[in-house]
Amino acid sequence: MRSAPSILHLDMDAFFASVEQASKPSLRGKPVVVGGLGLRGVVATASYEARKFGVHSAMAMAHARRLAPNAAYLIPRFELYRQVSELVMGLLRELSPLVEPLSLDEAFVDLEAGPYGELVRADLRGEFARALAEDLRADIWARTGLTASVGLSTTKFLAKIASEEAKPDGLVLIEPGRERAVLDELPVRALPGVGPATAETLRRAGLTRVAEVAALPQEELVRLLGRAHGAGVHALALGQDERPVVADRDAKSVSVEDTFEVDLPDRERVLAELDRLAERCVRRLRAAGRSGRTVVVKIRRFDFSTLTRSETLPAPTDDPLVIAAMARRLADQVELTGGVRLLGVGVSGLADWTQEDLFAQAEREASEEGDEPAGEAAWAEAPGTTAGGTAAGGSAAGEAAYGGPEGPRAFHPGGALSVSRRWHPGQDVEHREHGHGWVQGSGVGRVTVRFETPGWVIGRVRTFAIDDPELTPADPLPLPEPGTARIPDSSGTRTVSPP
DNA sequence: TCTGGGGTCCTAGGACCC
DNA sequence: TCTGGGGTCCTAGGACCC
Repeated sequence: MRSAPSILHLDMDAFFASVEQASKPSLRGKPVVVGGLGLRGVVATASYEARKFGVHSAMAMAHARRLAPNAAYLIPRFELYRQVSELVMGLLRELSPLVEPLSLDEAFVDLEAGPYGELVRADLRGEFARALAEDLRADIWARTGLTASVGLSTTKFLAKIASEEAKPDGLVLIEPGRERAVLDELPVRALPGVGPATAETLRRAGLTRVAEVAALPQEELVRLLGRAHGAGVHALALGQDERPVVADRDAKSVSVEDTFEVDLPDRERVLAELDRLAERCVRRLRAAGRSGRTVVVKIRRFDFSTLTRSETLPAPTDDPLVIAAMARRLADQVELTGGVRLLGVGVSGLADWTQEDLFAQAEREASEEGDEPAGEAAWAEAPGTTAGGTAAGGSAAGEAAYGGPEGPRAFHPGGALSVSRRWHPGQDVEHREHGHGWVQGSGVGRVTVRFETPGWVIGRVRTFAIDDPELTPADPLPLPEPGTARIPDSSGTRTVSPP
């Protein structure tokens, strides 16, 4: 274990909800819930104001609405979250090249690998690291208007515990030597890898605190939880965590899935949706410049029973026709009576090339050597083809209903969309006369828009006919830089220059 | 209250090979 | 003669994380 608290864990506070509040001034200080707005939606993030009502992540949206009927309910705008995330990750990379993002709003940083490495390593009490972290939080605020919580310690696990402790808008440093004392107080659920099932197993064995787990011999935990899990949990309970911070982890799989507003009633619908999903999956696969050997189909039935079927090819593919055909074949082995709630298509066993690359390469080799292009493999077909007409049509309809490739999905049982536009709460719009705004709500042929832009000026509300030609969907506006004014309760801004 | 979407890692059994 | 042991790959499922 390292001797200085040089691992930093950053966690943005209520990230999606905070971004919405920063870009929709009328929502500042008010309960905001971001997530799927359909019948089967769940909460992605609740603002701290909404959490006071008991709303939290992963809760059914219907439940949240009962708890906090007056909150603002918004669809997620992942494109914007990704932009803000990139900006924040960029600030982290100024501290060290070793930045390991865990999600859009969370990352580990190894400060010893950065320009301040020597200073941080020599600073056993972590005063220098603390100053770096406070500057970081000030920078994030200055560049985005968002608050972040930071944990500092000697291991990943403890840095994460520290940032949890720091929330919201704080900084906690667990000093070397204090690790065990902090850990012993915690419930077992605080250990990464201990979820509901493991916690229940431990509880039945009479273990509810980390200290109790740490006091057990390792063999006992292995007996309870299995080899890898038992050994891992035991080590973490003792504060032993040698996991390095790893930047640029390669993705191991790519998948897409949809839960339908109404269960798919028959095989025809299921197969048509699989074509769409396969196409979306391939788009993502190709965007990442990858291909894969194993195709996985996921099916959740009406009763929530979930199963997967997979098949592995002799060589990787990124051909939508091949992947869609495999998905259909795999789904055909499954009993679907009663309806299908969710479908997913995924690809794993990823390789680092795309069909285009390979094709181009084969062509090049052929022209150089005067050979025939290689054509023996299943994937060596002409690229650029798409799945059949049904699939293309289904996809277009799906995205229109969506308001974007990542938005919540509105399923229309008949397959036909209403002629009028569908407006989603939170969505960006542009009006010819009133400028940029966002949809507050819509219904009975009307749509209500608040015309305001990121910042602090609360805008006015206007209502239009749902198909008003002056009103069009728009792209999100970037968050403004509030300037260098510091968070009110901060310990003060310090300037730190590289040695 | 009725349960999203995108991932990761582990286990266990069977096939297959040496 | 009913008898091996290990390694790797594939498939299915489950727990967990954000």
